[in-house]
Amino acid sequence: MATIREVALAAGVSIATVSRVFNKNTPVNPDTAERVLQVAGRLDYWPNSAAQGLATRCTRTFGVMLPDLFGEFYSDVIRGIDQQARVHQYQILLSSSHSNSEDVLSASRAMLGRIDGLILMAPDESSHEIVERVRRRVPVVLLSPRTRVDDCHSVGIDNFCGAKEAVAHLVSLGHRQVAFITGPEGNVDAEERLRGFRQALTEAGRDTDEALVIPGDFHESAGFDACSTILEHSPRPTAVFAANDSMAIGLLAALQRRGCRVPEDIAVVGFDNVAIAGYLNPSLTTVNVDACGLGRQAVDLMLNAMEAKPGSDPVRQVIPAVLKVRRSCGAPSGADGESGAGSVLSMSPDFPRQEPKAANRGLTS
Amino acid sequence: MATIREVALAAGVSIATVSRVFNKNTPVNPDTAERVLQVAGRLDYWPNSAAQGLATRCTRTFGVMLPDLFGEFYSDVIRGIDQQARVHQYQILLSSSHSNSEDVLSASRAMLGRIDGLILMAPDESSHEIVERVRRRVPVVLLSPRTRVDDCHSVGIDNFCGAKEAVAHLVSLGHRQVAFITGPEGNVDAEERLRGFRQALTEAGRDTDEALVIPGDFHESAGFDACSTILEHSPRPTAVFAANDSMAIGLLAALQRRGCRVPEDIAVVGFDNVAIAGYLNPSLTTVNVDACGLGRQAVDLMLNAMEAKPGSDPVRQVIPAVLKVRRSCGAPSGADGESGAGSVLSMSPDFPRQEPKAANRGLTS
DNA sequence: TTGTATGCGTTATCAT
DNA sequence: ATGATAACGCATACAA
Repeated sequence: MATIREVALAAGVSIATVSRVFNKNTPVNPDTAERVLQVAGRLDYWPNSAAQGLATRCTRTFGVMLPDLFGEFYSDVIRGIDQQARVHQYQILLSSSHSNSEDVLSASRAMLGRIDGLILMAPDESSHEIVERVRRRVPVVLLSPRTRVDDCHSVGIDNFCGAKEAVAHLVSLGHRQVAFITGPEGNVDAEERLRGFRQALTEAGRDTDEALVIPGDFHESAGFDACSTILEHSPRPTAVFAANDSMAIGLLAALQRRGCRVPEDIAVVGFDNVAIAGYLNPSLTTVNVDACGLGRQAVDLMLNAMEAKPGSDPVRQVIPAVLKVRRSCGAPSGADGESGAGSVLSMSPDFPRQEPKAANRGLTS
Repeated sequence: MATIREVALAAGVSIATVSRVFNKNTPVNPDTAERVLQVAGRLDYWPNSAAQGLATRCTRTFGVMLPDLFGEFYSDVIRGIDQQARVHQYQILLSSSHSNSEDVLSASRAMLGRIDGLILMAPDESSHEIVERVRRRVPVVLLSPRTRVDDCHSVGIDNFCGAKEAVAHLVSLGHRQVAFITGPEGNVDAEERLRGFRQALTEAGRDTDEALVIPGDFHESAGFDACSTILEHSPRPTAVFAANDSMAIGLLAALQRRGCRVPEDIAVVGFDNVAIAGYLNPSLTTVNVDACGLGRQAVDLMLNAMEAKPGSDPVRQVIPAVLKVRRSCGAPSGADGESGAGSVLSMSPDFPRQEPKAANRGLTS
C-alpha cells in the first residue's frame, strides 16, 4: 500500500510536506495541501502508526496487564480503561493471564516501544522488582497495589473498609456466627476483604473462627461447594460473607436447594455489586465496587503522571466500596424492607448499580 | 535506556552481531554471544519492539475491534482471543465502543502498522466498504458477520438454529403464546435470534404476534421492564424467550415481584448460558454459546489465513448454539425435573456451562 | 512555504 | 563468524 513517499512523488512534493499536511503543525500552502490530500485520497494513503511511533516516541497507546479476565470485574475494568482512553484518543494493548512475574516481564518486554504507559495489576508480590525495571522505561500505574510495594502511582478499591462495613452490618443485625468465603490465594483484593472481615469481628469483640474461613476462588462453584461446610459447622453460622458476588450467588443456589431460606435462616452478603445483584431473589446485599470507574481513574492518573515532572510524588488513589443493602442480609428494620415476591406494587427496579458518581469520590493520600 | 547500539559498543561488536545473538537465526561465536548477553544483561537491554515491527513487518499482535464491552459475552470473547493469541505468542490491540463505521475506520487507521491481523465485529452493515479498505492492508477475520457481507473469513454463532430450537422446545411443551424480547437494534446476533424465533413459530403453524416482539437492549433492565407489557397482553403469553440471559434474569426478577411463578405461570428461556444461569432459582433454561471458543476460533482462523496464499477461499465458521434445558421453562416430563428448593437431596451443581468441547465442533461451510 | 538530511531502533543483505 | 550499510515509514531541525 501507498507510503508517504509515493504520495509525495505523485503530488510532486517532498515527503516532509506530506507529513506536514497530515500533522497540521506547520503552516503549508493551502493549494499544495489540497493537492496532497487529493492524491492521498486517491491512493488511499494511511500513515503507518508504527513508524510514527518510532519517530515521535509517542504511540498513543496504553499497555494493560491483568492477571485474569474471568468475571464481570475485570471486564468492567477494561471497559473503564477503554472508555477513558478512547476519550483521549488512546488505544489499549492488552495482555492478561499472568500468573507469575515471569509472565509480566516477558509481556512488558513485548510491549516496549509500543506503549506510552502501562496500567498493571500485578499477580503477586514478587513482581516488585519487575515493576521497578518497567518503570525505568515507561510510566506505570498500579491497579490494586500491595501496600508495601513501591512509590508508584496506583488506584485501588477500598476493600478493607467495604468488607468491614458489610460484616459490621451483619453484626448489627445480631449475627454472631459469620462465615467467610475467600477469594483465590494471593489476590490482593480478596485478602483485603478477609482482613476487613476479621477486623469487623474483632471490633465486635469476637474473634474469628478459622473453620468458618472457607477457601474459595471467586467462581460460582466455590460458593456452591461452601454450602455444606457452612451448614455442617456447629454452631451453625447465621450469616455468610462471600468475597465476591459470584460465590455469593453460588451459595444462594446451594442454600435454596437445601431448603434453607435466605435471609430468614441464613443471611448472605457478597462483594462487587454485579449487574444482576439487584435482580436476584432475594436481591443480593453486597458491596458496591465501581470497577469501570477504577479503570477510568487509572487512565486519568496515567495521563497526569505522563505530564508531571519525573521527580514528583506518586499518587495513590483509593476508590470507596460502600455497602449496598438489599434483601439477602435481612432487612434492618423500616426501609422498604419486605416486599419481594408477592407484592404487586413493588415494581421499582431496585436499581442494582449506582452509576459513575462514586468514581470521582476517590480519595488521594 | 540502552539501545542495541550501546550494547554493541559496550560489547565491542557491531549492532548486527547483537541482533543476531538475540534472534538466534544466524550462527554466532559462543564466546562473543556470551559476552553480548552479559553486557545486555548489565545494561538491562530490552529490544524496542516497535522498531522490530517496522523492520520485520511483523508485530505479533492482533487488532481486536468490538462494538461494545458490556456483559459477559464480549468479555468471554476477549478472553478466548487473548488465550489463544497468548498460546501463539501474540498480543492484543483492543478497541471497542464502535457505534458506526466512522469509528471503525479511524480505529483501523490507528492500528495500521501495529497489527498483523484484525479481528473485527462490525457495528452495522455500512461497515462493508471499510472492511474492504482494511482488508487490502491486513488480514481480517469477521466476528458475527452479516450474511450478505463480503468474502471474508468469519466466525459466528449459530443464533438462528439456537433460537429456533429454544422456541420449538417451548412449543413442544404446549405453549402457544410466546413473547420475545429483542436485543439492541442493528445487532446481528440479536436479529438472527429473532429470525429463529419467528421461524420456529412459523413451523409450528402459528404466525408471530408482533405485539409480543418487545424491544430490548441486552441489559437486565430491559427484561425487567418488559414484564408489564407481557403480563398485560391479552391473551397473556405463557412463555417468554429473551434474546439474552441478562434480560431473562431481569424478567425473572420482575415476574417474581409480581407474584408470577416461573415456570408454572410463565416459562422463561434466555440465550448465552452465562456463568450464573444454572445457579438461579429457578435455574435458567437457555441456549449455550461458547463465547470463549468463538474468540479462540477467530484467532485460529486468523493464523490460518495469514499463512494461506492470498487467493484462497474465505472460511466461514459457525459455532453451534444448543439448547440447555433447565427449570425455568418447565420440565418436559421425566428427567430430574422438579427438585428445586425444598429437596435436600438434589445437591448436584447442575453444571451451568459445558466447557470447551463444543468449540471444536464448528462447522465449516 | 518548502526541500534536504538526519534520526528513531531494528532487521537483513551484502561483503569480508 | 562478523561488520558495514541499506532499508522500514515517518517526523523534524535546519536551510533555503
